[in-house]
Amino acid sequence: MTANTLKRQPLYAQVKQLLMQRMSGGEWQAHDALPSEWELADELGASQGTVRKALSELVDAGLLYRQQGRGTYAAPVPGDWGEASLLTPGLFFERPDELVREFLGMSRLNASEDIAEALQLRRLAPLLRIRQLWRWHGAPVALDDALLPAETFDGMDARWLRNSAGVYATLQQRFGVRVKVVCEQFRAEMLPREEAGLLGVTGMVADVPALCLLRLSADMDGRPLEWRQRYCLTHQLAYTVKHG
Amino acid sequence: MTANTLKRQPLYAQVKQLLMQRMSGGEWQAHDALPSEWELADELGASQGTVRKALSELVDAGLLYRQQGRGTYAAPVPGDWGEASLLTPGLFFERPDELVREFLGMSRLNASEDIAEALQLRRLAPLLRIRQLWRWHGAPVALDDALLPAETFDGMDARWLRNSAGVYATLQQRFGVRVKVVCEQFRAEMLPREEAGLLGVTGMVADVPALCLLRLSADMDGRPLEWRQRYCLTHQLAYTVKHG
DNA sequence: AAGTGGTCTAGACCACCTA
DNA sequence: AGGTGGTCTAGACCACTTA
Repeated sequence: MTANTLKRQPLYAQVKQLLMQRMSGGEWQAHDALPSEWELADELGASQGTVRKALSELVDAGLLYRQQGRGTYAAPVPGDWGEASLLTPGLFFERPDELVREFLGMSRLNASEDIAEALQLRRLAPLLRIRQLWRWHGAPVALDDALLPAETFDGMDARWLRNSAGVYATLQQRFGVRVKVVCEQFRAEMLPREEAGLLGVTGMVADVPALCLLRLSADMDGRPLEWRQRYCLTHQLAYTVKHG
Repeated sequence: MTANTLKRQPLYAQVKQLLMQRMSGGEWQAHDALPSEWELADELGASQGTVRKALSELVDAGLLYRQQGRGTYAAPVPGDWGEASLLTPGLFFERPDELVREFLGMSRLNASEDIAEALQLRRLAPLLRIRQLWRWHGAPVALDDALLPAETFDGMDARWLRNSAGVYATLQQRFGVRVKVVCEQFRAEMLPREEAGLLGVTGMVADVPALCLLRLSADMDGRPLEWRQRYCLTHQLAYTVKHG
């Protein structure tokens, strides 16, 4: 508590910031133990209670988890589905089947007006578009476009994306950026032609309703980072979201 | 801290429970000020910090809100849409137009197997079905069925529902029960005939995709209380959920 | 037995609001 | 000036895990 208090910002918030920086720097990998609350308190010149408050907020944010009597650990990076999964309609407590991810490609485009505004970019700002397909027991069930500000993620390599657990995992590993979902929109739409092709809906069947998801994500400080658009086929599996 | 500690349950949790009971009893209406942290601490024989922790959890749960320098207040009951609203697709930061609620009726039925399991009831347990229609600028946009355990809400009166802000508001006012959403499922479906009629989708148009929402809600202790099924027309407005 | 997270206290000060 | 929420500390004890 001695010196560098910039004031205007409570001590626990400074501790939290500092820990987030050290985590971004890769100091602790998933499931690594952090120093104990007392060690951190010593090291940072704060009391155990203050360190504890900072850690608690990081636990709430999903960056850490605790085990009584054991320690505090770095949480694994969430996947591209976050708190959502595909489940049998009506059964909320089923264990979700793991979806298989397929990286389809990365391309560049310019932001539309809506997207530029949502991501707080200028009109026509360059974006990276990352396209992924999700399969369930081999059958395509969802198609993803993640749109990221190209300048923020300059140097993004398609090979990183091909061999990873998803977009969020890559952002964390390669850029030290942890992302959280800000808000989501849902609509029911007839599946557009291009998406129908990629999802393997072809032939005479023609008109299939699809769940259309729009998601806005931000970094831990609230700066918008990602606009995602996802088409889900929900005639077999329902898009399920668990709440706090 | 003197006497009635049942142990096995930390003091702040007991304080929280006690405050929840007093709120259910109607001791404070929406926007009423609670006693100050110090008064509560005195009254309950705990320290200010302990009371503060209990209050903080209730704030997180949405039952209270705080204003620095002023006090702690009872939060208004959330509406049937919770953190969700209908917005123009792609615009996340729009202010939502208020939806107009229309109570369509209350009936009784027996639980299907799925619903009985989700609500932790026996098979064929009696349920109340409360049907509501939501209009936007006069046009129907959503249709709701709320299914409640009939035995828990014995004495429910349709007149209460007609003149209220919704199902959750009625449960709070008449039964002292505060509800929170546990999880939600989304699907895209072709609008079934009966629902199409109630939503005013008629004539030759025929095949309209609808967003189908399934929601499981519980009381503050986690006991399941409500199964809700909602059909939304999303060709104009998207179902928008804001996160933590 | 030692180490860790989890709870609780008493007292102090600060920042903000109302009067 | 007085009241309220918001932060911080030092010290204590408990419950759980590991060795």
